[in-house]
Amino acid sequence: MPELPEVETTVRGLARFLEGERIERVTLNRPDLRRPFPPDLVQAMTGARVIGLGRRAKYGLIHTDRGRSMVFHLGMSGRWRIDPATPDRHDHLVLGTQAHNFALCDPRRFGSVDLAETAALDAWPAFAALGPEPLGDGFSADHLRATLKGRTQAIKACLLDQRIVAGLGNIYVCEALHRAGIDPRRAGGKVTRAQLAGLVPEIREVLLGAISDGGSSLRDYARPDGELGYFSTRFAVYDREGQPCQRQDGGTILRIAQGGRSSWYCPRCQK
DNA sequence: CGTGTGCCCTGACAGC
DNA sequence: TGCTGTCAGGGCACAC
Repeated sequence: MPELPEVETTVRGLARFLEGERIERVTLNRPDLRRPFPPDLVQAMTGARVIGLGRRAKYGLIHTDRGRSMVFHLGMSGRWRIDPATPDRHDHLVLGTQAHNFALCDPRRFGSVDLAETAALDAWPAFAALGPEPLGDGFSADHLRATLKGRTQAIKACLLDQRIVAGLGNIYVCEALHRAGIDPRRAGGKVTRAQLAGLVPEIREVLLGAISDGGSSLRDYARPDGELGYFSTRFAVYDREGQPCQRQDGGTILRIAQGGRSSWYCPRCQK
């Protein structure tokens, strides 16, 4: 499930236990996820102290006192398990501090783990072309207007493009377009100025609401076998095909395919 | 350049 | 109770 709010919640949950701690053990249970683990991953992380955690788009960052950061991506099915009571066959990497174990579990293995120089993270290949953070200052209606200008691609696909805005995935794009009353099929360049002005705060609010939901579930992570990365949020359109839209005068939620992925929307609210 | 397609992988679920 | 097909929250390589 991991989109920006889930990664943010995961990072906050990890920070609670990892910040300031020394990594004493690094265990790899297979050589790769989406791509091979860095050849020096174990050496680079063993004995390093975690001086902070962060997030960029859907990537989590574990900063060490060696000037390097471990960059993880949860893909479609990744999550961190804290002090798992029983091992899972998909616990592919385990970090150990004096007090805890942190298992990166990812059945589909669409995730990744990399090492990067902390001071040069902005120039790290996967980050160099990323658009602004949707919760940051660089994200605005003006930015969207400039980057969407002339684009014929559907707004749904544009918002999934991490070069335009970094961190949105299928769920929150569907939810934000519904809240902003924009038809997901509308060409990016044809979304009106007024619609873009409404879209920006809707994106922010739907993300902040989900982070808040995740934060309240963080309480549970204090218990053994806590799992980071998944929490329940109620969605207005996502995975609700055939159900009534809850807005006043709303219609029946439709599901269509766009670029090989599903989009859910209300044909009466979204124009 | 912008745009569209297919694939990586396992698991859950529906229908027979 | 199996089987089979479909779909899943992401990102990237590739073709045009």
